[in-house]
Amino acid sequence: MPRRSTKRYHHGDLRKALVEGALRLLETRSPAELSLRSVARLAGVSPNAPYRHFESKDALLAAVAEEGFRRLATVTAAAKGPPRKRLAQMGAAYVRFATENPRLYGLMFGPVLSGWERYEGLVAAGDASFAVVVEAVAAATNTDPKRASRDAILAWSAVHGYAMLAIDGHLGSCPAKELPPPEELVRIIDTR
Amino acid sequence: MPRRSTKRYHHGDLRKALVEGALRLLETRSPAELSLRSVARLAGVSPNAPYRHFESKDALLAAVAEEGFRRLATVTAAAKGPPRKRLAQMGAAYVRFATENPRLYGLMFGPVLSGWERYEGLVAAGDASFAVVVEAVAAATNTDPKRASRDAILAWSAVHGYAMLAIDGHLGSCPAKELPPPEELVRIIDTR
DNA sequence: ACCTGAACACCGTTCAAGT
DNA sequence: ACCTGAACACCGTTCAAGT
Repeated sequence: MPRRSTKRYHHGDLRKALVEGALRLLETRSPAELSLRSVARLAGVSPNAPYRHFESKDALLAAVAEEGFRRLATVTAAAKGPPRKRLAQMGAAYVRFATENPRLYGLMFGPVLSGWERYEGLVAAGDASFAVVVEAVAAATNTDPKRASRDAILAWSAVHGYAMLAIDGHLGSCPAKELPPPEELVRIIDTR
Repeated sequence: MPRRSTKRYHHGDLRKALVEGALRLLETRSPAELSLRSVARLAGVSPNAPYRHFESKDALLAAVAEEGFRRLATVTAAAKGPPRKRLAQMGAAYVRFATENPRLYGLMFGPVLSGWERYEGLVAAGDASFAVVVEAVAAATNTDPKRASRDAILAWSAVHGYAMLAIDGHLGSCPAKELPPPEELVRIIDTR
């Protein structure tokens, strides 16, 4: 019969606890401050216990970023309305996700995780979140797939750039009233 | 009469040597790999010699990023032609700078340098580089200054986002032929 | 199978001391 | 005024050992 004490030698689901702990730390601490040891401490395990579940710190960060892409895809896919309006709403939802989770978003796209190509789960989650944008752009412009893909890159660039500038505080000096609303970002695919 | 030996106790212009050394290291090493100690080693001084010239590692990185913004402003300001074409050229030159100096660009905008607002030289250089864009947008659209400023943010977002996606390799899976040329980014301010 | 403890090479930073 | 040397607390990672 298993001991029910709160401090057991075996954690139970340490992998999940580490990812969730890292996500919690990212709510208040910058990626640079997020050390593998601090995540282990938060989970109540020794400094190298994570190595039973992740081959390196980067592998843990990849799992965290992957969860970030899943959340982002959920948020953007939830945009409703007729195609043109839905796209604008999606852009706004995207920017909102980024500004509400600035450090997570920075981890997902920033130079913190350099070798992200090596983590296939992360690549798949990133592709899936991009697919949501491509689909919405295609629906809003009803053009051929190739053109839709190019337009999606333009739209994604605009939204991503706006989000990054906002997160890094480069838009902070402007009074909010003079900022273009994120919905305007889709103007990039308006002319044809 | 000063000793002409190559290894003198006093460096001469260590500050400049550190900034240039860091820029050199950024040509091949990621910002995460760029340690203060490695910059000191490259300059041939002890690990803490930099502290006579910079109060912290962040202060050195700020000086490096500042030089990056000066170079970026030089590159974008060099765009020629009639206003509309000049703006498109400027966008392309901007993206070229970012992709040719990916790690420097990442340092300038990424989350590596968290407290950049505290370095006024850096803020001034960043503002100056943005002013180039605002001026070009205003000339291309000849509208009121407030509108031009908002449009400049849109254009900057698109170009910045495209550059970031390209640097991080998120555009790498697309065949180059299907990528939108950077000149198209200015379409974001085309409709009115 | 999963975790701990001690150790290694590194890092940013500080302080006393050298020239 | 500018730099060195030794030290501190931290980090990612490894290896042997514990349960």
